Amino acid sequence: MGLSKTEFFSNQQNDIALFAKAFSHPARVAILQYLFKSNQCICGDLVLEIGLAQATISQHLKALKSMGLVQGSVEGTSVCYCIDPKNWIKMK
Amino acid sequence: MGLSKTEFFSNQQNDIALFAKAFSHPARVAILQYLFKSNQCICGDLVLEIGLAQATISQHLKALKSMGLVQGSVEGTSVCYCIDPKNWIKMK
DNA sequence: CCATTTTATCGTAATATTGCAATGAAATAA
DNA sequence: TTATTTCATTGCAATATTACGATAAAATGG
Repeated sequence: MGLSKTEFFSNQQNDIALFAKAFSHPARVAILQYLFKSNQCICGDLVLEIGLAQATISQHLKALKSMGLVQGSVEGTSVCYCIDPKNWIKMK
Repeated sequence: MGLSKTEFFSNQQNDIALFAKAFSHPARVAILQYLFKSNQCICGDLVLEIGLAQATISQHLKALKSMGLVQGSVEGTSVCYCIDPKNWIKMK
């Protein structure tokens, strides 16, 4: 079905699974590593660094943002992304 | 496409992503937690514990086995599963 | 205003994942 | 041998993910 039966599991188990999903694609791993290394960057940097299409990077950023792992702020015509610290504490 | 472009990423990034994929479904989290808690168990125990169909549990066990996270040994008509220690060391 | 730059979103195609019923395989019990 | 138990595998159906071209949106520069 492609649909996880989340009701069979505890909140903790579902949370762990969601967190792991953030890291389950190498592009998202690369984005997070780059953000940790450079502290912050704009979307276009990631497109150059990683080599996937701009739409694809934007999609991965959206996923990371919706999980609360990164945050973005508009700076003129570009968007400055950085690690969102609050959910990283929850993760250990 | 549904296909990760692994050639764009380092081996480390791809390895992290593969590892995270093991934990990216609550059923696999539950299986691993149960195995850590009980040290070992047979497949039927997991079916009762988790509540998904036997075919589904067997499928998740196969995935965990192919990643080297669990191992199974035939004991009569049942199969005894336990954590495979060797790949857990690599994970930190 | 118009062009440019930068990012987000939409639409679509290809592939992967999840789940289960049905069935197969292998050992044991009768 | 035949029936039973236990698990794996097969064959689907439904949904999710990944990727990208095209285009929209929003700010800036001229």
